Amino acid sequence: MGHHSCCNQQKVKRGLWSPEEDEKLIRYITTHGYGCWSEVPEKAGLQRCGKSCRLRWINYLRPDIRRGRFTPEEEKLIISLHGAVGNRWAHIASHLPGRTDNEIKNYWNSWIKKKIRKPSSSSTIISSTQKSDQNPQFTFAQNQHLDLFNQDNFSTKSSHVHQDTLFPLPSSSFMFEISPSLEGPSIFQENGPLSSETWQLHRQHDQVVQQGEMVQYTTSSSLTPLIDNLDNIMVPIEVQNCGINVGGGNLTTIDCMQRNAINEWVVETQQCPNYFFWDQAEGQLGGEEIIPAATSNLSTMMSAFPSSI
DNA sequence: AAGATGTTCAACCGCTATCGC
DNA sequence: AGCGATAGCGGTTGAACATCT
Repeated sequence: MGHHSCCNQQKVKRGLWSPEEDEKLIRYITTHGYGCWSEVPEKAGLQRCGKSCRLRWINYLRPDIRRGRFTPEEEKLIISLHGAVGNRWAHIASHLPGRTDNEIKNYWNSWIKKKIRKPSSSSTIISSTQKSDQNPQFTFAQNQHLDLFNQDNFSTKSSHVHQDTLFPLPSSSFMFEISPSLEGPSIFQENGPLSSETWQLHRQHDQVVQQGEMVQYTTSSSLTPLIDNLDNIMVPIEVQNCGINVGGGNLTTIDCMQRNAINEWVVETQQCPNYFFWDQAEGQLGGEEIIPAATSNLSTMMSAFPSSI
């Protein structure tokens, strides 16, 4: 006893993999594939449990694995996605070809620790234009956000909204990655991918945001994206730092991203809608008027959401 | 020089979701 | 429907390595 249930063979090796073990696993998988991981160790001649083999293959040995430091683009994408979905590492990894959830998780955790230990000199939002790119992570997040991340505001497992889904702090920023590798703004990725050939994000006055361009939206005070299980997303955004003032600089208007009839993403300025959320059934960003018809989860969000903008 | 402390990251653990019967 | 097996996920651990004192 004391061993994991999958490791109940007589001799099960644990710990780091030796090059010989790696070779055995690679040779077996490349010639036979893996139908059932529990059968792999015996057939490959390894004194490991199937679970360990699976992990070793997925996180280290598979041929399409990508190694080395994260690029600034990857870092930005991780930050953006983490802002959208929280600690859902596998989901985040699915947007970074060749990267594993484990690697991203490790990166994120060590990054958080590092930043927490170094108190920032500023407690306010730093605009993307004020900060150099030599420290890519700082183009988005400040210590405030790290606190937020640490509090795990976006629940990683629940399928419903918690009260603590809300950001408790007065301001936050939020970034949309407009990446060629994505089929649309990443936050909306889960809600029905767009045709990768046709999507475009338009700013007001039909100014097209190029693929690969990073657009940072900073939410106004108390306004933060709220996400439950990715079926519903509330995105009150005020556009700042993107070079174009679409929001009018006050809180009587708010910008939201919407998909138009021809599957383009459009930033629209609207008058004082209190809430937006992604209505999966309708396939569009909804306003406050349809929230009452939504789930009780959304009601939870709404009740906790600032009542005035 | 060497022990203490910090960092990284591969691997493990426990849990849930899914599958197949 | 129920149940055991398996896959997959995210939190955590701890060995190896790096840096500090």
